[in-house]
Amino acid sequence: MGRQENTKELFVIEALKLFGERGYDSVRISDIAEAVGCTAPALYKHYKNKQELFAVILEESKKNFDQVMEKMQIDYKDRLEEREKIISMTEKDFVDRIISIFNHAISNPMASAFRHFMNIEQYHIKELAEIYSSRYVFSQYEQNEALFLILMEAGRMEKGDAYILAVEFVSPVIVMIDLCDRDPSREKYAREVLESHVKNFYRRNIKS
Amino acid sequence: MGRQENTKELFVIEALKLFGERGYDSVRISDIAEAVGCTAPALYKHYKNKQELFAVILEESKKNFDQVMEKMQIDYKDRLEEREKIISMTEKDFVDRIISIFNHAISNPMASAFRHFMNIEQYHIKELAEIYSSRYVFSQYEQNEALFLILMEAGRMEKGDAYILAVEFVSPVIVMIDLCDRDPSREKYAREVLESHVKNFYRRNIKS
DNA sequence: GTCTATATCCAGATAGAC
DNA sequence: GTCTATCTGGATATAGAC
Repeated sequence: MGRQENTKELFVIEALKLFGERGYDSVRISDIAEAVGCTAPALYKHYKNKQELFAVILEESKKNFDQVMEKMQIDYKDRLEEREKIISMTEKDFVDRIISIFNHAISNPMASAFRHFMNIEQYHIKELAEIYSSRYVFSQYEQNEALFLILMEAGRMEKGDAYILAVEFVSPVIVMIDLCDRDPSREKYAREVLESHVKNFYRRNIKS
Repeated sequence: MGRQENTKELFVIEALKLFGERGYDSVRISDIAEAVGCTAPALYKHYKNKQELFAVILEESKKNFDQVMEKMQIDYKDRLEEREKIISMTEKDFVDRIISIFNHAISNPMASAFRHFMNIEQYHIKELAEIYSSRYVFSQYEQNEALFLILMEAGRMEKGDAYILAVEFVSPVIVMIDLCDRDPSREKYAREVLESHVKNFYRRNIKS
C-alpha cells in the first residue's frame, strides 16, 4: 500500500468493527492491518501500541455517540419551546419517533459496531458497562419520563408514575435492538412488534 | 494439590465463571487451573484441549438451563389443570412471579455466569446468540402470551393482542436483569422498578 | 492424577531499508 | 509512512517423573 493520508483514521474504523465482532483479545494487529490494507508494523507509526488504539477508539466512539444523541433527540427537559410540539403529538408521531430511533441504532454501522463492542467488553471494562447503561437505558427512560410528564400536565395522559410508564414504553425498544444485534434477519419482526407496541401503548395511555 | 475426584467438574465450573468475566480468548489455561487449585497441565488429563473444555461447558450449561427453566415456570400452554390457578392470580401473585424470576436470574451463580458468557461470546459463536434470544426473550414472550390469552378468555383482561401485552410485560424484566448484570449495586432499584411496573400493568390491564 | 520442565507456536512490538 | 525481517514474551500443549 502506498503513502496514505487517512490511515490513522482507518485503523480506528476497522479496529472498532473487528473488536465489535470478536472482542479486543481475539483481534490481532495483523487482522486490523489487513482490513485497513497494510501490514502490522504500520500501526506503530500511528499508535504506541494496541492499547493506545483501543483508548482512541473509546474516545472517538463516545464523542460520536454524544453528537448523534444530540442530533437525534429533542432535549425534552430543557427546551421549553418544544412543549407545544410534544402536546400535539399524534399516534403516528410516536410510531415514527420509535421507529427512527430503532432504525438509526440498527443501520448506522459505527453506532452498531460500538454497541457490539460494548456488549462484548462490558464485563471486562467497567467503564463500558457504565456507558452502556447510562446512554442506552437510563437516558432513554429519563427522556421519555420528561415527555410523559408534559403530556400528563397537559391532560393528555392520566396522572401517574411517569417513570414507570417510560420504562414500559422504552424497554421493548431496547430488547428489540438487542435481538436484531444478535440476528439482523429479525428486523422486520422487530419493526412490526414495535409499531404494534407503540399503537397499543398510545391507545391505552394517551388521549387523542 | 492431591488426588481429586471432582477436578474434572471443577474445571467446568471455574472456566465458565472466568469465561463469563473475560471471554474465551482472554482466559488462560493457567488462570482456570489456578481457580481450580492445580496447575495447567492437569487440565489435559481431563480434556483434550481448551476447545473441548469449552464444548463441554456449552453442553452442561444448556442442560442445566433447561432443567431450571422447567422447574421455574409453569408450562402454561400444555398443562390445562393450571388454568384455575392462573385465572385466580392476584396482583401479589404477579409481583411474586416476576420478582422470583428476577431473583433467580441474578442470584444463581451458574445461571448468571452462563448469561454473562453468552453475552460476551454471542457475536463470536452464532449458536449462543440463538440460545440467548430464544431462551431469554422469546420463551418469556410466548409463556406470558399464553397466560394472557387464558386471562382474556376468562374475562379478566380486555381481549386484544396478547403477544404485544406480553412484550410490554416482560421487556422491563429483561432490561433490569441486563442492568444488574453490568452493575449488581442496582438490584434494589431494579426490584423497585419491577414491582411498580407489575402493579401498574396489573391495575391497567387486569380486572381483579 | 498431578507435578516440573520443556517444546512449540504465535501475537505484539522493534529495527532498519526504502 | 510502509515494508521485510526479526526479537521477545507469553500461552497452549506435551513429556516424563512421581
